[in-house]
Amino acid sequence: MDSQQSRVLVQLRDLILKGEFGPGERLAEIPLAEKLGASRTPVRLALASLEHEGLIEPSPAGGYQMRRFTSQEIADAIRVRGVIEGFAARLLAEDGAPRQLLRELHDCLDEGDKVVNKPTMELDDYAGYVEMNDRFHALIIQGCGNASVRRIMEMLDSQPFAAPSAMLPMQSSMREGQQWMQQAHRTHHALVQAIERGQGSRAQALGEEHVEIARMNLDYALERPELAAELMPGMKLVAGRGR
Amino acid sequence: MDSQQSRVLVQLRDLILKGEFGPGERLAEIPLAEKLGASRTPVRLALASLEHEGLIEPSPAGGYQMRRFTSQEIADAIRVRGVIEGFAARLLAEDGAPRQLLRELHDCLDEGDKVVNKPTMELDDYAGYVEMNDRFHALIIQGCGNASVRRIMEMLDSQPFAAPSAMLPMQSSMREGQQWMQQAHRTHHALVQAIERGQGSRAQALGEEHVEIARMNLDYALERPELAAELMPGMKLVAGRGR
DNA sequence: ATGCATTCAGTTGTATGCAATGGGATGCAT
DNA sequence: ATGCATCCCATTGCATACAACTGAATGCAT
Repeated sequence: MDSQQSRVLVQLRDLILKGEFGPGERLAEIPLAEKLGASRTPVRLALASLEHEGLIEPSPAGGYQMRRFTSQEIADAIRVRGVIEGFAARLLAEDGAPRQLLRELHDCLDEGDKVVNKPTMELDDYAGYVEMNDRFHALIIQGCGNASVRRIMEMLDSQPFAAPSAMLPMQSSMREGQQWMQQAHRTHHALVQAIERGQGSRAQALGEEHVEIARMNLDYALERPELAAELMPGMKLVAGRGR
Repeated sequence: MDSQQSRVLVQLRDLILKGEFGPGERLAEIPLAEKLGASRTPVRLALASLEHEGLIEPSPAGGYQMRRFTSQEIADAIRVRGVIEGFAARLLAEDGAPRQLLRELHDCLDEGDKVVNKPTMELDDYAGYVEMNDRFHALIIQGCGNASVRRIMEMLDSQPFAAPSAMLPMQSSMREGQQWMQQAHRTHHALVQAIERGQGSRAQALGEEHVEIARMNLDYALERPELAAELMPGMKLVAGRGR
């Protein structure tokens, strides 16, 4: 079932996140349709989807244009993600997590331990950590069993640079990068421990605290626009010091 | 700017929330287009929007069908709303709320006092309280200045029966209805007080506790399906004891 | 020279035609 | 009678044609 709609949607989202279009740029249907090899109809549907995701906004003259993101918006999204992840962790702590889930969380912890404790990290190590990090957070969100939590997190993940590992590329270029990663991973350990011990309030607080690392990375990226643009092309959509 | 798209979208959403379609019922484009006096194209767009809102779901055979909501999902959504509203209130308490906002919140409180203290409540009083209640919650959400909080709340409000006053109609039929309303309104007072005093943690807790009233009303509605169906037609979309 | 009006081009919004896919019904065979 | 296969119809998905609208550019008049 690889319809034109889904194909166009995926490709368009990729183009946007790669920074193909400048902020405020108009997204006309016909050029996009030609570029993507489809007719206007599926492109239209895809644009409507992207509007719901919050990547583009309706142009006053009709049609759509690229959004401009402010650093404040991203920081807001990161903070809310902390609240929701904290809530999910709290639910798991209070209601008790299934054994299977705990096993998988511990697998993530072990995997992370191996990476973090390495004396020198290669590119593959970073990639592995990013994959594990995403899996870890997904386990908690999916595992808490609250459908609204899942939906909200999908929404936040589609916001650029607010996803759990969106800011990790920056760390790879930081001298202190590995230290931040160790700090983040220690929080992972504490979070799982809080869930196992039924410490709901602690789990909530750890969830909120954990995302502060992402916020710091965001600030770091904003202070080094040229480096950020290289590692994360879509970064140019973010206005330096907005709001 | 009253395009066919927006008109069809609004009308369709109304029809759904009024319980026009049974759960699982297929929503075919052509009958809908005829019923709403438009062509298939705007109907298609509207259906895609409604899928994003979570009111309908893709049918395995292509196209869309009505979703079936479980009581668990609604309870989940209500609980998350409490978390988000609590967070918004906490932000206001910690960052300090503008004077203008506090004034408007107090206006809501005064208006609510008048209604709640009446010896006997008329239908108009309920309508007035519902309007004030929505305004009160909107003030906090809009006022906290976090864009993601706003977007998430829009999403939750579009979920049927999870909106701030979605369950109030039930109270009008309850012997203890007015008492619940008084309880809710006392929480409003406490919330504003916490914001004014900068008591972030208390504001957060009050926000989460406040929605428990909605959860109880939901349980009350589920125990009296015939009454609920009369007051809130869309209630038939909710499966009694699901998950 | 400047301002206003008119026209033209390009784009969106809407409708409809056409093809492909899926499901249901019917008929045949066992 | 029941099960399986085939055929047909309905519906979606896609493309394109057409109309309405917006914005800009040019020309004319003051």
